Amino acid sequence: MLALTPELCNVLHRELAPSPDDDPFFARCLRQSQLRLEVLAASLRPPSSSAAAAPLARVLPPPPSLPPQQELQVRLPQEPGAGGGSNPSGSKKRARAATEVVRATHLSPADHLRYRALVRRARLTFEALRSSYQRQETSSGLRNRHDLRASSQMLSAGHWLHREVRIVGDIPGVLVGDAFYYRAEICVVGLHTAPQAGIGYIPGSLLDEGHPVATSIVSSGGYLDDEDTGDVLVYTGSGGRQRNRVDHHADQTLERGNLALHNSYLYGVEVRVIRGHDIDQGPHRKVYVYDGLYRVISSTFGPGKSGHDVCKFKLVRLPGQDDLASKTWHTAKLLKESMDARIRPPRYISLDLSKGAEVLRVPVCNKLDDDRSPLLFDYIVHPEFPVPPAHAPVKQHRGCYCATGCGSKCRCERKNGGVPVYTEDETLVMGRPVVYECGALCGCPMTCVNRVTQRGMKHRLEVFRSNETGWGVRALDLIQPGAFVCEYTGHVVVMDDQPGSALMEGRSIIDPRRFPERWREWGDASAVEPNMKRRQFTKLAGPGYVLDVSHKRNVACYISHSCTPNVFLQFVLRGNEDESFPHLMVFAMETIPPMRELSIDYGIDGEIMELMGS
DNA sequence: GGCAATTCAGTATA
DNA sequence: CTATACTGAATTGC
Repeated sequence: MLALTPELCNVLHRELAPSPDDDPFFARCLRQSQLRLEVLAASLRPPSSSAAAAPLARVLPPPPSLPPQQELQVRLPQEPGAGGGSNPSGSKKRARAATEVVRATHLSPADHLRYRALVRRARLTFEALRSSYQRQETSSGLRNRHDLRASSQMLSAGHWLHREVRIVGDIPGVLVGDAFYYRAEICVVGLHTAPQAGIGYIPGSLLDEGHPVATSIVSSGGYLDDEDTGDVLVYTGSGGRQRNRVDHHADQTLERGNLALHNSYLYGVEVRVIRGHDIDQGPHRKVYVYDGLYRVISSTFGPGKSGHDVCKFKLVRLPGQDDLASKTWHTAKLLKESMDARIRPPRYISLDLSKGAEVLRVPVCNKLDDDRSPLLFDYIVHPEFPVPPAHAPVKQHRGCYCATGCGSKCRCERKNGGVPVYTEDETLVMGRPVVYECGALCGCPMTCVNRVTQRGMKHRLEVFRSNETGWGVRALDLIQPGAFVCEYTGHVVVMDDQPGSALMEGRSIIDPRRFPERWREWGDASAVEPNMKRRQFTKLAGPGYVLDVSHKRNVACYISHSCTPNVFLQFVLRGNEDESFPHLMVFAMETIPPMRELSIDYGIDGEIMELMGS
């Protein structure tokens, strides 16, 4: 007989975590690393014989290793030994733009993961700052540029990535398909350098050849002569146009960015392409997606549609990269449409794993093999927590009395330390030991801001078979950071039920207490913004249960493990629910593009244990 | 080093 | 709701 000790509760089923090293990013980074070499080889062949051999670039050094703890930490600007003088928050002097030109090749998979962690942390910081600035009341009349405030703050605190080098080609840690809501955020991770300008380039003064060379462009379709079929992009140069206007009023010239892009053509230098798309959800109506490396195959100058002269550059996507976002997003859209029409796409083994129980259908896709195992489980939408025994003292009414929405005066809000838990667009403001939502006894309606997770899933997910992770979950919708994703459910096993009657050999157990406190990473910008004191929350006594997912489970059980996760677990209590039985709620901690796999930190690094028959 | 010029943003207002 | 006004920030290159 087995006692239900925490160690034993850490047991995870094989299919949930195929191996301790398993990390979706890991496998993919490996693949990308090989591609990068091919890409580099291709880019070293200049198309025109007159041009010099391919220029520039040393090799990017391996990334600094991150401290293991999860807390956000101030990363001081890279200062080699002495000099420089440390740059504590207030100093106005900023590090100069870098003078060293570098390509990121020959990075080991471990390097890729470390860079991914850096990028992830920079984006978490940006989002924390941005969202807190957005919530701050804007002083009268002034436009609230929370995005710019966040990025400048990070720049002066030394938190922009890759400030010490100019990178040609891929930015390590940024994956093809990564989505951003603001131009400022793109600058923070080093994908692009200009806050507004479309062409990012290295000035000629930094290169031996003496000519400026473009390394990145942002294409938002702002010019008349743009043409875009995905793999082939005709990009119009800068100038001759009023800001925010489409029509030209003057001729363009072959200077600055235009000249640099022309040189990229001559030298055969690869260019990062970021596309801007109009969308109807999210913090503002726009999203930018990194679409990978392109190469300029022609550069022309002459009259455009307006009659004025324009520079036109034809770019072709380099082969062997991950699928183009526009393509991926389109397949996601088709899938959703076909789902709505109840037509089962090929190789889908179910249109709805939950059989109607979930607010949104959860399709299951297996394009790899004959495994149909997800269909064998009972789907359970909500965990069944034990009802308190009848002889327990009758709890007094602990809900709030808000008739409409719950604001600052709401007693549930006060339980949360007086800080609102969710924003108006239903994203989590800050991770905490436990979130108190309004509950059954509260006077507020279901539409209350403080009932976000009770309204169920808002973003479509699908369960899919993959080479890297066995079964996994991916998003079909674009999910914005902080958004509620789904609940983690299974059969509730009360810990008091010792000794072991409930636990039998071979059970798959999820122990809520074993998840690392990744919520600490969400919404905390105290490392960069000293005014934002790190909040001290009262700790929740550990949950008094584990989930047995051997027979009953839901989508969440198929989420893969990663040490650079894009979703995290947040405990949630509603009204006066028993504190030993918090709900396990999954929230997004990144901007998750459609068809991107979800990953969560199960806290199993290198110490997975299996419960075998005795 | 200082400073003007540049820019496929983003927000608020009519 | 779309057009327009206007502030904005980092870089480049003089």
